[in-house]
Amino acid sequence: MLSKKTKYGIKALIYLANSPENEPVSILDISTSEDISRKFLESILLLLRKTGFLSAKKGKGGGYYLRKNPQEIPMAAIIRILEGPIALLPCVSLNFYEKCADCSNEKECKIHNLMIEVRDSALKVLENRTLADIAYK
Amino acid sequence: MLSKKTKYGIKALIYLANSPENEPVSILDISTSEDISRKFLESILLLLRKTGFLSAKKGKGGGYYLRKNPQEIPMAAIIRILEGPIALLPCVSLNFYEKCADCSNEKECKIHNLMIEVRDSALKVLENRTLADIAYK
DNA sequence: TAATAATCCTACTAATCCCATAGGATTATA
DNA sequence: TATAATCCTATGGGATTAGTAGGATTATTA
Repeated sequence: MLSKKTKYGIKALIYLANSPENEPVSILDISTSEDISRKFLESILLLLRKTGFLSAKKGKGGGYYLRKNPQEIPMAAIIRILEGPIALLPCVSLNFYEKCADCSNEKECKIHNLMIEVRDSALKVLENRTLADIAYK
Repeated sequence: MLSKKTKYGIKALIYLANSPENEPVSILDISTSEDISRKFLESILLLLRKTGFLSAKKGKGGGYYLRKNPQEIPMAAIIRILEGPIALLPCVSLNFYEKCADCSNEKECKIHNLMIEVRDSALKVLENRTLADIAYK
């Protein structure tokens, strides 16, 4: 299940996608509009900035704005940053791969192969939907 | 990501599927063969028994055995019991549904609709693969 | 019938993660 | 210079995860 962090992050990104381009939006604005704890949202936006999704402008009139067009941001990329792996097991994760300690032969492992199928079917959706697809009404 | 509980549970079920039918297998047997903490496995098998996947026989020569044929057990059912919802949000879960507090119109919610797609694509795999598919070599 | 081998059941613990908050430092604007 | 914003680090409570402990119960068999 997605954490609140992820859900809040997505809602904030939708909010920014629906704001006038290149006009910074303050944390307070987003947190009151979307009813999200201000300080918690702050840490989320900080993360989204450090990972290249957002830029920030400090000082009066400052705030956050999208660095790229919403059409260029796949939902899979957002979820990976906020939530972590999309795969159900580390051994089938494309971006957070880890070998299973208890598995000597990955290619023969039936659980492994099943989880690859699940991952691919989920990715097929999440890689092909962008922020623009879910942001605009 | 799947918890160890889920992974251990699946491995135990595979082990039982590959054991001679109707011959009980002891916790100790499974835990040593699969290198799983005996006491932790005990609680997992207890859960699988209470939810109808396994039957148990007490006393000497006793142990656990599958209640149904592996072909009749979809992986989705196993994961739901051990892990919980397959969906990424409670508001799109078929078996663990919960309304989102922050969402007034589910049908119009774009996040909701995206997550339905993800859920359905994962279920398409997990409902159609049975324990038999992953147990036999 | 007594020893033994197994599950059953409840409670407990340590570690980690999630959600949120606090408070000051820094920076830009008017 | 006052103000409004982000930046950054630290902290705390609660929930979840993974595992442990120990005795109660039940069935077999010698």
